Amino acid sequence: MNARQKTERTRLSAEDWELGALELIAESGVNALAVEALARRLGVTKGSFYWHFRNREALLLAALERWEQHDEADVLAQIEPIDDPRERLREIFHRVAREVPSHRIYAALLKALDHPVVLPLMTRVSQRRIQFLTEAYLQASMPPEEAAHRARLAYAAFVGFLQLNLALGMPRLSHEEFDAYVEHVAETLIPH
Amino acid sequence: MNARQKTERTRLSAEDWELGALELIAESGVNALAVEALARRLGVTKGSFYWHFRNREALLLAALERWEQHDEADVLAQIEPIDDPRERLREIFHRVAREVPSHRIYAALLKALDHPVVLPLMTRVSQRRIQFLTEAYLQASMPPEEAAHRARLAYAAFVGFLQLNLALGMPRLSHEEFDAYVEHVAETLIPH
DNA sequence: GTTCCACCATACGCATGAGTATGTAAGCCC
DNA sequence: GGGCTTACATACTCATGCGTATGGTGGAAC
Repeated sequence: MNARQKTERTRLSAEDWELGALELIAESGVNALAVEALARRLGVTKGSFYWHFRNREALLLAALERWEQHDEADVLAQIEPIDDPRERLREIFHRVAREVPSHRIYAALLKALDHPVVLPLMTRVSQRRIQFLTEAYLQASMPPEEAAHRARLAYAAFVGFLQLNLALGMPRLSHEEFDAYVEHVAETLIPH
Repeated sequence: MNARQKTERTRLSAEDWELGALELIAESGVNALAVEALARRLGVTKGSFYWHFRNREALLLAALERWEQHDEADVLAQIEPIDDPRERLREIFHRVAREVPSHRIYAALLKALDHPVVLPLMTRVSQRRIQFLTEAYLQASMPPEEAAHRARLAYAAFVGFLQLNLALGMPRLSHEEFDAYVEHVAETLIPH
């Protein structure tokens, strides 16, 4: 009946808790990840949780590592096969714009950078992504120094875009305006 | 003796509390703004606070409105007198880069956009700033639609820059590299 | 020099959320 | 079909942080 209350009345595994945690984080941020609240969502009580995990932080760590290895790694993997670097960059921009919901977790983590578990993870992820962008610009025959700068700029624009778009409902653009905006970003940040 | 414990043993005003609140927010974020913690910083107890303010939210609101009217308004006011729009844009980018600490509060508020008091304020501020940028691009004889897009892009880059630079210690650039980066941003985002 | 009140201290109540202690029911296992 | 393990419930303790109730004090006013 209700898909969220009792999706299978089987018993839970640690993975179920991790996936539930990621859902919660995506919806309401890292702070909203509370043990009892998540237990209610999963249709059980705290007693279950403390069997699977040592404490709240252990769950957070496990959930974020799962996210880093699965979701996060996928993004780059799907774009990597594109040969032409300019085309690859265009694809990145368009994906970022189109698949905004899938970046919900990343946006939530951006707001929790002061958390000791989140910070090292985000440092890794961000460095990796900037590195990826830098190489794309290099392959588009941009001088090394300029490529590094442009990658930083593009990534900063991505991060800011997420903030303004998800948290703030900022732009409030129509479909056409939005496409035009993304096109403008590509025109501005991708060398000709 | 200790400038933080007893800066003047006079009694406090609502303004003192608001300024203290802004300091705390800049240092540790909106969540760190706790009544008793702030009272300790000011060398008094809660009893004082609840004489000046109805509750915690009232303080937050007052502090943020003070910030919006003073600090925030100053930024635009100082740049507005510059005649040449291209020069004005360059000055904006350089100020943002140089005066990073003064944007600490803005960065902290970005991480608290889910808070009902913060959201409307940040919506106002962001819209105002994007508007300001848009007009600068228009005066630099950029077509209206393109100007709006470029303003959004520049502002997103600013927001992302703050996140990556303050929270994450991201770039970790030397002085020279940093200047070169800012120069690259100006070259890329300001029309010739 | 007493009065008054703005400002503050002290001591509560109360809700929330983490973590613990302990009991219990439903499989396998042979 | 007793026994062990896995998974969960129940019922607490404890810390934190907001808000309240009430009493105290120093300095301006007269």
